[in-house]
Amino acid sequence: MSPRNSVAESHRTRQRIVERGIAIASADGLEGLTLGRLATDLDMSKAGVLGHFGTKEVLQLATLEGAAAAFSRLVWEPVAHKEPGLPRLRAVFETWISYLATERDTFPGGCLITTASVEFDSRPGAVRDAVARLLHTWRRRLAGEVGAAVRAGDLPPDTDPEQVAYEIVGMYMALNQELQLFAAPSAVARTRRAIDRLLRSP
Amino acid sequence: MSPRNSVAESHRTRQRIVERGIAIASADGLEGLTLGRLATDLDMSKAGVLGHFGTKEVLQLATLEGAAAAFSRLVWEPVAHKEPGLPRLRAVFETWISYLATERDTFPGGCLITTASVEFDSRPGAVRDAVARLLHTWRRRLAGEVGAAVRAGDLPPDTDPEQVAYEIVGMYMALNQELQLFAAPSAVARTRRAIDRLLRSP
DNA sequence: TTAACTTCCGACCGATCGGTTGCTATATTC
DNA sequence: GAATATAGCAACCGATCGGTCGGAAGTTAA
Repeated sequence: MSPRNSVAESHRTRQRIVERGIAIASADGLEGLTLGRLATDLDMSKAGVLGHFGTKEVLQLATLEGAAAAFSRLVWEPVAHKEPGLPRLRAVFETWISYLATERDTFPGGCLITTASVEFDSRPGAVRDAVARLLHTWRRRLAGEVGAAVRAGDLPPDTDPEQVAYEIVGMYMALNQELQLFAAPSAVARTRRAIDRLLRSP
Repeated sequence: MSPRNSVAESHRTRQRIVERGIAIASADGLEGLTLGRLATDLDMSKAGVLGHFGTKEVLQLATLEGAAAAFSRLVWEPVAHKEPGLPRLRAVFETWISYLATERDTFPGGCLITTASVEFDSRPGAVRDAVARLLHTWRRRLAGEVGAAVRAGDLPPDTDPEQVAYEIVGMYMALNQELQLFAAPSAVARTRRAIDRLLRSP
């Protein structure tokens, strides 16, 4: 028999579950994330996996939260030191591209939040609410950065930050699709061109 | 016992299955489209449903094909009489918006092709291939229309039709998400603004 | 040292999954 | 009218789903 983990190490096990869960859900969705598969991958029993969360919905929420933390860490934290406004905006465009184009180990099936948003947009419940809240938060942060760029005089004063943020999100959804479905690296250049044009005449 | 359908009426039953399948898959995905639910909804046995297709994958492909036919009928057919180029392009933008914003009976969960593209972008197989082929075809048609607009002098001669088509698709993915996840009708106006800007300085 | 607590497992539950089989009822063909 | 072909059903299959339960192994606190 393998020795049980101590109370102090329990959170490590939970972390391993969430980590693996993100990878699975990235490819197969939060519904395709099953206890059986998770247990097999981690050499655990289903009951051992579920014990950390109680229900599958809580597991889904924890997985989503983990993905959100990864997005924050990979996309926003590296640009935190940049000057607010256009400089930080231009930097976040690049970290965001890297997040989608090169983080294939963490997200083998592309951005989990995007996948989850499509999967749950017609399924009322806690997961759907969490996805909507995440997307809303990041859109506001994006719009806030655009607003700072306007106030700094780097974008025309009549720019609508919400509109620009909306269009940016659309461009990154297109990029995610292009990379996942067509594995077309040219989409990165297309995204840069689209963003440039958007900032040139917003 | 209910009377069996004749050979001549068999295709009607198949049509009913596909129609209901589109509605289910629009909300719950092509994997959430199960034989049991389909049978219950249509007051049939599972075997009776499956008999028309043989395997679930064939059913998924037929459902996808049905959704593609609906897209073609609702978005492209109404603008077939328009002059190629910018006039037809502007018309298709509106039929496309209507398709996403008002066809809630046919697609209660939003555009099925978009849903399927996210669901299957990491699942190799016939369904994934079919989705990719559909998206590729429509992107080419879109780019072809942009090219016609360029040749007619309605868009600058240095316009890259593929780039414009890529960005348009991104805008409609954003619209689909906004309508499904946030039920925000203001997204329609945002989409029009984005498209206008895109055509003004492509 | 003991009592309480935690992690995790193995076995099991009812429900549902995609799919198979044998059959009946009807329609079509000869 | 007999023979054939087809649509659809009821019953069933093994596999898997999320989840429950009792206990074993080990940690922590008294």
